[in-house]
Amino acid sequence: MKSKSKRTGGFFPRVYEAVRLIPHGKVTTYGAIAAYLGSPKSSRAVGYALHVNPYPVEVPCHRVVNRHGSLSGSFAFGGGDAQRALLESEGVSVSDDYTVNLSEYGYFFG
DNA sequence: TATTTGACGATTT
DNA sequence: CAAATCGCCAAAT
Repeated sequence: MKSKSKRTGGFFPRVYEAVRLIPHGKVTTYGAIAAYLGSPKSSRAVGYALHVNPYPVEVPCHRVVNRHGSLSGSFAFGGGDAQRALLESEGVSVSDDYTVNLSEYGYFFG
């Protein structure tokens, strides 16, 4: 044990883990994940983590949207259209503008 | 070690 | 309301 006060755990794995905690039919925001990890300002890093998302099957990035509940436009699974289909498939109503109602489907880890 | 990039957030113009 | 700008963070090169 190297009792080093430095968390070498890694930021990305935590993001993937948090995203996996999102239940079906719900969505969360980058900022919520960042805050859950302990850094509410690392929302960019969270988005970057999902951008490089090496395991799209284990990390349902389609359940992660920006603070307005709107889709990011990009998607590691196929495209924005695919995301809307996936969310609706889980019971999430997506607007024509690729936006979801966070007041209805927003999940904030608690 | 420094530079670049990026699926964000909030504020200002 | 839309576009532009600043600020913040982490990883890759």
